[in-house]
Amino acid sequence: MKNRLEELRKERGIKQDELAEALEVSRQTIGSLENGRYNPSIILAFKIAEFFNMSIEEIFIYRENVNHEK
Amino acid sequence: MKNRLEELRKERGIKQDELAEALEVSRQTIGSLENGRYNPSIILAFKIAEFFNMSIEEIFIYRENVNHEK
DNA sequence: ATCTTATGTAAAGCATACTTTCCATGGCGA
DNA sequence: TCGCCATGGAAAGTATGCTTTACATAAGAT
Repeated sequence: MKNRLEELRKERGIKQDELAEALEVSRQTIGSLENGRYNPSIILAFKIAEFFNMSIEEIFIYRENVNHEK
Repeated sequence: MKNRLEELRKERGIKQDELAEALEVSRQTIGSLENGRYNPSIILAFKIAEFFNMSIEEIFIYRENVNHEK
């Protein structure tokens, strides 16, 4: 599963450290998610979505959408 | 975290067994989710949402809890 | 060149998700 | 009653998420 964590974090101009603190996880957890070492729990996914004010589906890409109709 | 699994499954008139097979998990996993013994992984949450043709947010109800719900 | 800051990553340990196996209970049809 | 059938749930084992600790590296500033 892919995610847009690094992209979204950098858009906000914040450090892994700061995001980690906001989400109440360790910096290593953020790094691991950004680099795809593992997937978040659903609880953490909800926290991340809440932080970025987006839906889980907008941040975590379960399946590439091969269908490119508008 | 609460979820609408049992409700949605019964709406469709299917058994735990059948849902489990469709999602490629065990019947006990479905039962455990319906009865709140644990939360799904984000992968399973995506599979469930896909099965019911809904968003994760429509099926799983997350609310920030003062007591740091896990 | 040295120092600092942001990030990458690994190891060990604990918590949670999920499995298989097993048994219990309530509803229902014959 | 009797025998299924759908569900609940425990127990033990494996896989994965997350923590703390620790060290490495690259880039930028002084």
